[in-house]
Amino acid sequence: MADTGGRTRRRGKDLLDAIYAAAVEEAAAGGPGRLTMDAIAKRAATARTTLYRRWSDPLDLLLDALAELHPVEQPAPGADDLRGDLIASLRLMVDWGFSPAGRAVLAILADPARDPAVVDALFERVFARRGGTFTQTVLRHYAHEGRIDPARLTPVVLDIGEALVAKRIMDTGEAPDDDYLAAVVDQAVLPAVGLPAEPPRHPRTPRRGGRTVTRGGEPA
Amino acid sequence: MADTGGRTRRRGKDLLDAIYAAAVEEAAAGGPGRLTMDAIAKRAATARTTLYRRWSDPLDLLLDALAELHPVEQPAPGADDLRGDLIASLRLMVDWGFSPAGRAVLAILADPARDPAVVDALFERVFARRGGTFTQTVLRHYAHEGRIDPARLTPVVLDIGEALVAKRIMDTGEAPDDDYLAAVVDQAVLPAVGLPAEPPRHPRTPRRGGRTVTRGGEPA
DNA sequence: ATTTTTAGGTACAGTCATGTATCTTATTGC
DNA sequence: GCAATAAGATACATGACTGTACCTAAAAAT
Repeated sequence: MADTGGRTRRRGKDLLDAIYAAAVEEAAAGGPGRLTMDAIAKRAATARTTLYRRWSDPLDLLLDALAELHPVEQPAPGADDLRGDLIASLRLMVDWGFSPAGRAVLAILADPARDPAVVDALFERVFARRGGTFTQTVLRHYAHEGRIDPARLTPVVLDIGEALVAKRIMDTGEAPDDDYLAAVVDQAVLPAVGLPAEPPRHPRTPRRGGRTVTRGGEPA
Repeated sequence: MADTGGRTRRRGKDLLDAIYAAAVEEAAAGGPGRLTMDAIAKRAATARTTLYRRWSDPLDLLLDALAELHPVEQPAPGADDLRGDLIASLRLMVDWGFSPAGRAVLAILADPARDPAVVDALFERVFARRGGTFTQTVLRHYAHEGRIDPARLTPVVLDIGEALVAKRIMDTGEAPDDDYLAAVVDQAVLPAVGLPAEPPRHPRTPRRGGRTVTRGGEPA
């Protein structure tokens, strides 16, 4: 009953957008393992036939869908607040990770049956030509301004913030709060780039929330 | 045709072991989303009926299977080599993560459709009463000996090594080599506990191998 | 206005997994 | 040896998804 402008049959971009949205939502909900043409068609309120005219299987469709999605917001490093900018960039990452697109991408990457070709396609088509990861953009900015030793910005160091946040999400299944992001920046990222962690506002460590598990670990 | 000692029908522990192994292998191969009673029964070469006598669904079975598995090997911190012990503990983690049990557990944790109750059960039954995570065991040991400031060992810091290794595995889908583990220890873990990173043997950063993606990121 | 394109819808045969029921028989406990 | 237990095997109705065929009618192109 939505206003379709008198039209009763979607076509072209309208239809594609509906299909893409349906595919991403399905993938985010059940992962690639449970993604079916049938479910996508139902969610998009179209006929399965329409899908088969363009794609041969659900994953193929999903990759097109992800490639069409709006890109992730980029961190915009501010004037003179390395710590604050790092926290903000991690917040962007968390927000993205909990969007349907983010969930779908994570599900593909974590799929034990993942096809390397699919992962490659994901990188080439979805992540093509972006500036860098979240904290990476910020760290490079401040290195360029001479406030960080560029030699410190190794691949490992550029990944520290993202890795800890990702693990936290895996462990708890929930979005970390700002206190946790601040702890990551203060206790892991800043020491790694050779800056003294700023004096902690509260001497307490971040609340533990759930449990802490390792990718191959157990409660701390 | 295996030597069954003249017996033709498995029963009790023999049968259970075969079923558990089959369940874990299936879960490791396809993730919880593709885990079915049918596939487990086929792989264990038993009748589906036999499974239904004990379990009501595949996940229930899988949790029992994981609980029965041999525990992960524990890091054994040596005399006086913090750096080496940290690297060794991360190596243990990698080995575990690529075992069928490790893959199955990761697949459960990463499943977008994961049931919190299942995750809780996993922690209670599989990870119950273990000393701690991999680098955690080592770090606590050296803190106890007074070589690390215990106040530094926050939950975030105890997770750094595991988080980076986990992310690396997610990104590349392969087991990191020792150079990478050493880089993690030198560039992230040791700085976070307030120790100067040891002089790097080679001034080069670890080889990049594949790409580096963030949990919500793109190539670096 | 007429033709072309393509979305919407129905139908169908095939495959796979689910639960349940039923029967036979190997193994175990007494 | 005999009875109880439980594994192995087969069958069946049900439901989900697949891939294809086929038809219709709406929207766009001419």
